[in-house]
Amino acid sequence: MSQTKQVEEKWLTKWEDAHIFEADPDPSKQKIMVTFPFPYMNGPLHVGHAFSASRVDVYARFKRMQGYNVLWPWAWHWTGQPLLGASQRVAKGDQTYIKILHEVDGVPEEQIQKFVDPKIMAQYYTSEGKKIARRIGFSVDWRREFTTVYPTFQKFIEWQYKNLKDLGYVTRGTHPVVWCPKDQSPTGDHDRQTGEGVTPDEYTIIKYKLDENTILPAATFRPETIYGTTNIWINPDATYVEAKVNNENWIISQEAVEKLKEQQKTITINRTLQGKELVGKTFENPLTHDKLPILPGWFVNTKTATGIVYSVPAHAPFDWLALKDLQQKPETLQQFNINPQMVLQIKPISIIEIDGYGEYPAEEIIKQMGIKNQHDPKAEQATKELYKKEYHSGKLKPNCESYANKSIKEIKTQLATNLEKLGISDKMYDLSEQVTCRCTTTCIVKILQDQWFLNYTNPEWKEKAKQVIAQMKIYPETARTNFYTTIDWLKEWACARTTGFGTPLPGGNGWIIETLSDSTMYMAFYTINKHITQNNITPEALTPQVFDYIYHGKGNKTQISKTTNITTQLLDEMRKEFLYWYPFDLRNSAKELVPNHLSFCIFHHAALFPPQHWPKSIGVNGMLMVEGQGMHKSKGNFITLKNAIDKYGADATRCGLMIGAEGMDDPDWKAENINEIKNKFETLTTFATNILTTPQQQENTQLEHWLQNKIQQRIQEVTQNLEELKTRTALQTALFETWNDIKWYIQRKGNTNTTTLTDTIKTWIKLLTPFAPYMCEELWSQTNQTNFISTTPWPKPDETKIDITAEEQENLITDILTDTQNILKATKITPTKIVIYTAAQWKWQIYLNILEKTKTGETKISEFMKEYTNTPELKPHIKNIATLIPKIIKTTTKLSQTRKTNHIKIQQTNEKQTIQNATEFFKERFNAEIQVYNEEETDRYDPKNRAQTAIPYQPAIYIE
RNA sequence: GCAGGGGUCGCCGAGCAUGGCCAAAGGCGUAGGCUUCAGGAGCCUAUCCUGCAGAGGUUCGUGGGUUCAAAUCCCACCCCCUGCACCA
Repeated sequence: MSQTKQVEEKWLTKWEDAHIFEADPDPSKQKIMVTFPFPYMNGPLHVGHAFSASRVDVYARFKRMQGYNVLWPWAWHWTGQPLLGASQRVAKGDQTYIKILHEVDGVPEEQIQKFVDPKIMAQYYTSEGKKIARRIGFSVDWRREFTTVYPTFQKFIEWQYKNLKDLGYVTRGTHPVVWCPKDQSPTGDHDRQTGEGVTPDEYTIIKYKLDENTILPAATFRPETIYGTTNIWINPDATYVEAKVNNENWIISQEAVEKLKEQQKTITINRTLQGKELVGKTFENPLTHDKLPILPGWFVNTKTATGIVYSVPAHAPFDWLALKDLQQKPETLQQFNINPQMVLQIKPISIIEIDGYGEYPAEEIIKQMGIKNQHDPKAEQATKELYKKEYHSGKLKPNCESYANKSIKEIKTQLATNLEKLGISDKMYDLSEQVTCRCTTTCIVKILQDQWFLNYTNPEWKEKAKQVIAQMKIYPETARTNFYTTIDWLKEWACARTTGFGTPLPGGNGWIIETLSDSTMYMAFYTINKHITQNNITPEALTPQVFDYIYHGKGNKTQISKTTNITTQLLDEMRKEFLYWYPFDLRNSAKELVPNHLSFCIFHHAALFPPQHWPKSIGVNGMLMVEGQGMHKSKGNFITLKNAIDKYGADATRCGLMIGAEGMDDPDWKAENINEIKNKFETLTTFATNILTTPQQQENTQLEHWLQNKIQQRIQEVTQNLEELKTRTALQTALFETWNDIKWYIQRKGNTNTTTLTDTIKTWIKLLTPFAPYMCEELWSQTNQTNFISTTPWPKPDETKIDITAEEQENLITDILTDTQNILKATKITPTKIVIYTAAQWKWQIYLNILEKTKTGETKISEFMKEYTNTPELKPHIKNIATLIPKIIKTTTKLSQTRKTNHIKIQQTNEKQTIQNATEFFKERFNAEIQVYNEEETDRYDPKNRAQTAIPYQPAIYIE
């Protein structure tokens, strides 16, 4: 076993034996409850889960060290269809799938066979998942664990839905879905062979009249164009049927029959006919009562909608092209006994006005784009473009009667409704592209009846949900708008299905609450599930009254106790536990859950809980990429969390993920980088161990002050970033920046170990504990501490250790270092002797004076000169001062505001002393003799007379 | 189409809200040196261009603009990513 693994196992056992992550209410401590959306158990935990969950764990561990009573519960999602589907694939002997289970998920052969039972499959992944969640070091209170098929949990969901129903938020209605006629079930994206992302399009059907009794239902997306109708197109070579459709006589394409049957239409076919039978006849526009001709259109696709198309040549490029085409082919028309003269006389009817176009926009766009005929692929593009323009900026013309002068955008829906009221239109759904089910059947649209919905359209509910968001913290803040737009955009959500695991909808006649709808409030269940399991409370005992009492404080506990056999004491304890933990303080997940799960969570809390129990904050993060690509089992880049931990260890896996990204950016998992972190941790362990186990000396020089000062800054930075869930910045600072500070100190100090260094290392590993808990425990144990670092107080910045003088003195050293290197680079000389000259006493007076004045904006050189000429002690230097002033002004403008302030605060320091203290360091660095003089020393070595160029914080340098 | 997020010096990625501390943090990679039996790892140094004195020049998707001053502000354009519903 690797050493990393040994260390992990050791500390995991110790933590669990000491129960340090089990949290019970403690009124003396402030609480923090953090949560992570429970993972779906149709597969193993992967590094994507680990990314989101690690952020939660880092925050939990950080807050725990800060002294909060932290609860971090976990559960497993079993509800829904995919688990069943997966199990069925095994049952069918799907070898591709079985191979994936074996090779990617790492499921043993004999185990896979048992997966024909979906429960066994889910149970397997759940127990494996738990092992891994423990190994990665998540500081979870496992006493609250459950799966969504626990009967006790289902009682909670029943209570939730009973309440939602009482509030009127659960409604029934119809809903169009993509449907597989063979499977007799909705075909979601995951079940499709082709047509991913295709959704039902709603067409308006205009009921043109062939005669008194017969209707030609023509489908359109643009019902307003009914006013511009000039003719109907029928494909002469296609097969149509005459059928009784809901008591009306319709002529539709043969293909339309099956579709309409699934859309609340009863259809009896009377006869079949060829399209050409209709061509040449006339029909009536039901709105304008115009009598118009039916013309042959071979472009009409009978697979789309009703197979009947009406023509609006003024605004539809295809119609224009087809009409012009026919007008030039009298012989074709004669074949259908149509008078060519009549067709020539058809005038497009212009009904829409748009800027930049005249009478016939269709004609104009055709000419602009140089489209030759209806078979030109650009015609499609022209259509789209014109539709878009007319929709967004088009206005209806006076010939559109009461809709005249109205913009299409604002009138469209109303116009469609009005037509329907007049009985001259209907609705139909169809798919814009071919959708094929996994079973190879072509899908259609079905209108599901008696669907159960969560009515997110309800304006009061929306308003309340917005209030929940308004009082929440969102990390990162930029995600807040996403939530608001989601709330506005959500409409009725079909919340039940007929198959899969889950909780039956109360009074739902066999409908089961679907997976996204049963996982909105369960964080409240965590607070009491501990008591339910510990006291073996049966599902039967968990009546709505029990939950009412616990969550709403409603009802009489003595009464409830009598009917349920739950003691009043236990009822109170559960109520107390809920009140202590709730609301949750943080819920963190990937951004893809914003438009659904996270927003649902907000809606449901808004509905069922009072403001004091509304969520405190939500964190959102990016989607994990693997080597630059989305992670997919089929792509072969799927990384299970188990594999990652086995290979890199828990700490490196956690930190590799955390260093990847924060905010909404997508982190990229690169094996090379994770390995690098693993190596870094090995080095860090040796590095820190060496220091921690070496005897120290008490020293108190400028360098110690500098290091102490620096570490205070780092504590401050890491703390602040963690507060805002900026895990990447926090880890970067804690790991690399702090390490660099320590390395610099050691470089400057040489081989002496000091108490300051040791103390700094201790602080350092505390800062790293939320990220790499195992490594830090191990290092902590080497400091002869008997407690866990995981429960050690988080460091706080110590004001008394902030030392700007030490910082500026060290800045002086680094400035000299870079300047010298710069000179060496430019001159390409190998130094034998480096001489450093610090500025004269009188220069300080001027330097500080100028700094003070430039701060307020005064930079007139003449003013300065005047002032200094009148200062007796400066007068002797006045010649030099003239050249010095512009130089100082120039250097100070380059200084940061903080450093300027610091320089003023510090006033003068003994630069010569500071540099002399670093002589050894410079000597070693440049392998040259180092001399330091003050400009005012007369016996200085200064062959080139450089010393006079020295100014405070910028000593002169001479190199031989 | 609708909505949201982005394009920074080889790569990843800070910075952009509050314009000047920015040739632009940090990590990776690369090069040189040290250490090591060797491999790996580690440590140190360098890493836009130019420069015989601590300097100058050209960069932050493209093109304009505002300003003494723009990676940062404004306008236009190009490109990339994610979600869009019955599904976790």
